Amino acid sequence: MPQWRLWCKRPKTLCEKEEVIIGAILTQRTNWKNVEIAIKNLKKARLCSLKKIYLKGEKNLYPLIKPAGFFQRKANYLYTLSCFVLKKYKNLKNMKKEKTEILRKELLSLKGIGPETADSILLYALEKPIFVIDEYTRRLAKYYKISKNLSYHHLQEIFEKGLKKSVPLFQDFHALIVEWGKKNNV
DNA sequence: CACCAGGCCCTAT
DNA sequence: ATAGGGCATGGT
Repeated sequence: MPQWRLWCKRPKTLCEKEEVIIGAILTQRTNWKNVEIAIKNLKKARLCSLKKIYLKGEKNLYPLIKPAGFFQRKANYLYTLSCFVLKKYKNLKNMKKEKTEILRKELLSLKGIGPETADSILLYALEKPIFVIDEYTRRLAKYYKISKNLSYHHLQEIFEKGLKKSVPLFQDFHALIVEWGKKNNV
């Protein structure tokens, strides 16, 4: 599964959205190539879904997601998140109905989910108009001297205020920033 | 062989 | 409040 499927194209089906969630955690401080291998393993084992992860337990993820690095932690993070989603909301469809601010707080309270991961999930899987700040966004801001203050919240405000509040726009914009960063090796 | 990759948690000041 | 170490693998 090439990278563009996760970050450059808008995930449509619930299945694709769950894959985005899993990918968002697996890619923490890790090369995307390694995440691709891990997701391929998960798919082959029919475990690329929150429900399956919940049913199977975290230890079973170890050998599958090993290529993505930090595998014990990430397995735990995936399991924690799966538990939360299933117990509180049953599925993504229900979860989407909840208010954005509440979802963000809930996600941030989970182990292994910080601002970037939370916002990726909100924007790509739950289709909430939240702008994702990541390493590439930060590099862009530095390169074009958009702001001296590179803190997460500050950058997020700049982008959200400067753009029309639109989910597909935020999705594509962020994806393009990543592409720009990779292409120019900034 | 050394260094890097789209974080986040925990602990010590 | 904020700095620094730890987590682990595959690619170059």
